[in-house]
Amino acid sequence: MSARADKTTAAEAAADAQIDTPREAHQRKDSYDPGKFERPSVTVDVVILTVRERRLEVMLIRRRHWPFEGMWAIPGGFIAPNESLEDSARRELREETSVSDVYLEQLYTFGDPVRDPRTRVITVVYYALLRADQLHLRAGDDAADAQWFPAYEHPSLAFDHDQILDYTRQRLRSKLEYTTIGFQLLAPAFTLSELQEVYEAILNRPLDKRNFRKKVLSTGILEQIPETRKAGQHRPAALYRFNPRADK
Amino acid sequence: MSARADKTTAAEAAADAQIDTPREAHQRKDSYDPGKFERPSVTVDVVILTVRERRLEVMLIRRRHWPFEGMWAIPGGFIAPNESLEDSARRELREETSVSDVYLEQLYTFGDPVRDPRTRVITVVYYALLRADQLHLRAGDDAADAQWFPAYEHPSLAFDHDQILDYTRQRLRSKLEYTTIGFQLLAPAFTLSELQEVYEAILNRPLDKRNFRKKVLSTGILEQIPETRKAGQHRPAALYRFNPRADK
DNA sequence: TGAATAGTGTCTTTCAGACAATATGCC
DNA sequence: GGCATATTGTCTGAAAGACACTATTCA
Repeated sequence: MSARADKTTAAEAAADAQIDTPREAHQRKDSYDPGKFERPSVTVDVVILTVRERRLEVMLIRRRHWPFEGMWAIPGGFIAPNESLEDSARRELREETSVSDVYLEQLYTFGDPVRDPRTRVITVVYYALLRADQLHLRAGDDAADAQWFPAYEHPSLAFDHDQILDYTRQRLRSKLEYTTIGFQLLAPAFTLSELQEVYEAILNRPLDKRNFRKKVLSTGILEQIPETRKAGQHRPAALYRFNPRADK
Repeated sequence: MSARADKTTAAEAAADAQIDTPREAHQRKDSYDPGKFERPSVTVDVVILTVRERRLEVMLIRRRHWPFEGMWAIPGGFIAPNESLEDSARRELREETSVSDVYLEQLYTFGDPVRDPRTRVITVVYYALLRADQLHLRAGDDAADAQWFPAYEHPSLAFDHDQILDYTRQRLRSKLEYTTIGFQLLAPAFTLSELQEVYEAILNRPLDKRNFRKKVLSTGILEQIPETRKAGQHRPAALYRFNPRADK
């Protein structure tokens, strides 16, 4: 058999591994043995992030069973048969936080054969950015199982979740520089100082106030609104809103 | 049951869907019904790219069966039980091209429930960059089933593969700007004109020769080697090699 | 009037991009 | 000498980064 003879596409091979239907039985290729390919378990994990008190924070779940019992982990769950990967992530997020109107992006798929000591599990990881005004929904919860942790200073996590969180932070930092992703972490109206705090929390370093303002204002994606924010015994700050239709 | 009560991690849920082992049976959670979660098929597709004759080209496979019979598609296949996603992609690549020493990167995971009309197939897509000096291996093959096409001008593809290829081109263009990914498409020794051709092929637009040279030479990642490349009746070009240990 | 944060401008350096003439080897 | 590609530098505008003082509100 030449190497050419078993050329195929993944989709073609996939169908071969299915139980035959009358329609497909006659054209199943013999070069694939369905039994040879066990289907792995597939899950969707969601790294849920927010910025609170000038810190990037991540929501973690405490594991109650072997393996890694008692350790903290990134929440996740199965993909339902008829939902897309993103729908699945959105559902998982809703189950954890009761919110659904959030920024959500696929991060990476982790599939090391021994990443889970029990069985082969491939996980498609998403990350979600919760706005400051979406946080009260779960505040005061009996936070025994789920808890916010500083994303740059958290307990060692179960499975390969340390690696996953590290990768999430990297992606977020890099996207911050060339997208408007930072606005996803703020309420619709915000001050420039609040925006700067979000950037500093994600980048994990201080930024120069003048340079920061110069830069974001020069992009033209911010619109000042009439109201101001009064907070404490000092000058109130101007409020801005994100203007998504500012094609630069 | 409170929302908190069914908090879990994907890994935890995954194990619940397995057939019980004596060890795990006693701690299986009842909140998950293994039968509820059919395991999807998972494949790995590999977008195999190269630059030939100043053009970015992609290797495609002609489908021989329903659905999309006769259409061209991105090669792919199943994940073997004990190989990682990347190993699987590397194996697929070797089956198609007989080469294994290539740049390979995970692109994205596509999992729309109806992307394959037959059954639920989730595909983890990688892309591979073949160097010019790795191409002869399959040249002259009886190219009935596999064939190189211009990546910016190709036939309409099966499944969601047009979308996958489009996304690959985007990723490649963007990575070209902030990584050394371009060098992966050239033989160990190359001229600056050849390097520029790779960049132009990927970006699909001409670049200014002086600015291009100024820029790549200023990074310090190129080392000139003594030999020159003679090609035709004109001045021979200096040869360079990529110096990966040039920390900038 | 003191406390606390809001708000503002200049200078320097670096980088990107537009732009065209000379150099060299081979036939 | 003619051909074909290799090789080279200047100018300009934009953007990034270093750096410190004044403005405003409220208690």
